Amino acid sequence: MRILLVEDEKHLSDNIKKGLSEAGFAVDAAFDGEEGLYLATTETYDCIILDIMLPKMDGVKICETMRLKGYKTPILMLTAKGSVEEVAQGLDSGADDYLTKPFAFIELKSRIQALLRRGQTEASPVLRVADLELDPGKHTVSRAGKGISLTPKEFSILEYLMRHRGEVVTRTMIIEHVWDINYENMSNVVDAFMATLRKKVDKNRSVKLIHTLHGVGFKISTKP
Amino acid sequence: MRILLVEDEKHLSDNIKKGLSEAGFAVDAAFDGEEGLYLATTETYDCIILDIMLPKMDGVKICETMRLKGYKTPILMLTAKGSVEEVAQGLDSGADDYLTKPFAFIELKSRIQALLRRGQTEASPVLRVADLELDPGKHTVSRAGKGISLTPKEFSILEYLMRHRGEVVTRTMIIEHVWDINYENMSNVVDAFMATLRKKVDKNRSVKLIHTLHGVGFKISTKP
DNA sequence: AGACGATCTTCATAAAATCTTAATTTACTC
DNA sequence: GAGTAAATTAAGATTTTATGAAGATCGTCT
Repeated sequence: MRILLVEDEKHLSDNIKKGLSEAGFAVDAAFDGEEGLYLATTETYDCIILDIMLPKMDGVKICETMRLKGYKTPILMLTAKGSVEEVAQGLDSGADDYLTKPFAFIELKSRIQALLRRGQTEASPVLRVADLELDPGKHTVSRAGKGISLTPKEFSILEYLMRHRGEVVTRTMIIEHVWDINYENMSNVVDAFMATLRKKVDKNRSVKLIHTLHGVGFKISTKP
Repeated sequence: MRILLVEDEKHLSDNIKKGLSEAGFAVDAAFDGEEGLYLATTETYDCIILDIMLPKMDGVKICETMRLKGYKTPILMLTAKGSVEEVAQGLDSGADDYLTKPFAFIELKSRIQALLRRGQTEASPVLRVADLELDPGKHTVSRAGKGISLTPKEFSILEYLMRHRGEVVTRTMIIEHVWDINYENMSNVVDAFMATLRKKVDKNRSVKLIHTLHGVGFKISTKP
């Protein structure tokens, strides 16, 4: 098993590398974002550990770029303590798991093993809310076992909602995620898509999953 | 939480204001430097967002003036991309952080939250008074584990009260934090909202949490 | 290139929820 | 008990959201 570690704090990097090597992994270390991305895309790894705060290019950017290019390698992000934003950004950019610093080494090891295991059995984690399932890998959605066909934007919005299940998601968050940063939004695109999503996901169902929080945004969950 | 935004590009300003409002902030917008400085020194804000390039008076000048007069309000500067000069000048003049355009809104939001957090006593993510809980992130409130649904204004007021738990909060303080400057209030809005808040939070409970201090204001705590 | 179909975006309007005001009742202070 | 201050309500004003349909855009295929 080969692992890439992208971490700029020399001391921490050395420690992790030592520990993982002892556990039988082959570890490559990169010390800045550019080097990390270069290695990640030119070599083959079974898992990548990415610090978020990095010189030259941050971890989120690396992760996004890789997913954009189609790399499915499991990615574990290291985030600063207490930064909910970082965690959200990280998972959003396509990371499979995260760990907040500081952490116990054994914790890191077990997360990595979980990721590697997951990679073997099921290619990608399926998102689930009640009887609604979304498989990011296969790009399929189903409710109560029956397939639902969604357009790309619809899929992307639903995926985003499901990755934040139970939490409020504002229109701006959705816009920034599904469209690009420079999209000048003064319209009601999001609302229009919510309407079509509802039609496909919730219509004729006794239990509604998509809820509006007036004045705030939307939320997907079993309870309003 | 009240924020002043000084930005002359109408479109960008509107977008930022919209996003921050969604996130529960009260936002005042100024469109040139003089207006910005005037508001910054006559009103009270929890954070100020300053564009550097502005008509009449640039952001650096505003920042310098404020620090000279002793204002400690956290300031976030917006600079043009790649202008190292601007960044240096900005931080030099007393700004607390900067962001280069263009930026993702989530980035701006997280910077602001970081600044606000820094100022306070490391705000815990969930606010709690007795069995009443408010989660600013998830935008949820519950008492004794049972969810309570609040409108945006109700939520804002309750959050403000809870951030000052045990302290007296006057009507003026509430008005200034929850509404923005264009609100000319001589009515009893606050009282009206306190009534609905009480109905949702305290009704049918043996322990009341919202208390009136006659002639002064309100307070949230277990003891009157 | 042109035509078709699918998807995305905007617009208009109806419906719902929230906010504000004002009038009335109740409580507090001296 | 008089005079304020606060609580409570209900109705009207305003804002926000839902939704269907028309127009624009994109990609694919011939």
